[in-house]
Amino acid sequence: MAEGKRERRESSSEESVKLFVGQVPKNMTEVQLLTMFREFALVDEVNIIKDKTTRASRGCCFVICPTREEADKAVNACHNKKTLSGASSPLQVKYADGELERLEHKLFVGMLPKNVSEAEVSALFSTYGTIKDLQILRGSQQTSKGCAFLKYETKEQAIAALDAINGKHKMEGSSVPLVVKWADTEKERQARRAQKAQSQASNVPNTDSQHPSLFGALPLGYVPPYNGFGYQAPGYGLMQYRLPPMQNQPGFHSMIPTVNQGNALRGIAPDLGPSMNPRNYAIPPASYMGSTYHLQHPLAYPGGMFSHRPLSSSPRSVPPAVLSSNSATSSSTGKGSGGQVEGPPGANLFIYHIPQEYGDQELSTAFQGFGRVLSAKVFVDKATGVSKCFGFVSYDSPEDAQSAISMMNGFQLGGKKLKVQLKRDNKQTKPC
DNA sequence: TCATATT
Repeated sequence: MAEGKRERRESSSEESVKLFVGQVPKNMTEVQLLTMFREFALVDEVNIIKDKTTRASRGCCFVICPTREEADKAVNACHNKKTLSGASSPLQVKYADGELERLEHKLFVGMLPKNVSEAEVSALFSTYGTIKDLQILRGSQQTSKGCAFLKYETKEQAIAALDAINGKHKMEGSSVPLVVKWADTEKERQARRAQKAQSQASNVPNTDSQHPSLFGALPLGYVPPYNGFGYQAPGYGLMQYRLPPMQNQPGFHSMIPTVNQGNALRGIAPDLGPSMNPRNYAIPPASYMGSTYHLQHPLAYPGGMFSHRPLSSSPRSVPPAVLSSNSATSSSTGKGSGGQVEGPPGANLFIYHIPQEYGDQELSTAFQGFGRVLSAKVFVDKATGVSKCFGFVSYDSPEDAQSAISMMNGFQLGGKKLKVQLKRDNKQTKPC
């Protein structure tokens, strides 16, 4: 009885809006952030997003505003407008995933006959509420794609239309009922785009037999199916493949690149001569020597399985570190490729021209001959998952970083020469 | 060509 239309104080009411904020220095508190955002808009709450296990800030937060108007005030005042001390770029302030869609009451309408107009769709859907926005999707010649997006004023209206029309209402001249669903969120669309990009990438054959990029889009550990895996089937999503372990493939042993082993012994060390200092000598030989230097774990070295490259390939095409069995070193790096741990000043490298097919693990492996790799990260395009060909490697000592530079800068890996430099220092002088 | 992250 006492309920009625009292005030709603919950910060999660239908009205309230959640914003996602990036570029938040990891040492800021929720109270500090709340204070800051309240200079620009009404804010109910700030929640810092934390690592599940360490509870450390992940450098971003959610901000809850009581209304869309207040949220917009915060976005307009802060997005790309101010850089917090310690951040590398300006604050990113936007609606959290799914928030805009939730607020817009946006519906997708499918199975529209190609010849229906906006006016006809509008007439039908207006029965259930006020339409704020409506568009039929069209192709190049303005031909309808047979679907539309529309926005209602309220959620109740959208639900009413959805219930009444989806799967029930047939438009004039159509034998199938309309489909009405909530529109995909931005996140779902991104996921879809990524999927598409992936399958397209894997279906484009590249005939450059000299270069590993031929197989760059394939899963690591993938063996080109010269012996009957039906790889040619057009339209087949290669990401679905999970092949049995290489070692079990007939002919696997013949693929072990004796070529590389030869290259390693003949080429590497002498060729790096001029830039070598005594300290450098101390490290790589240990990895070359002994029986462990065979590629016992070929999966640790994606380049390895492409090395039925002709003998004519450059003697410098194999970095020293990847020749080692990584069993010893990888355990010492632990989650070396996982987190984003940074080493002390001078121990962090920026690497450019990383072969496209390299991931964190391969980068780590390629650089572990010079010291303990704290972390290795290759940057990838958010939408497509494709490598951007640059990344970071961190050691725990600046000396290791220096040897990595002298050994690996200019080193030919894949088609290009690596560029290896100290990472730019983004830290600002601390405010007192 | 220098760290974009959605409790």
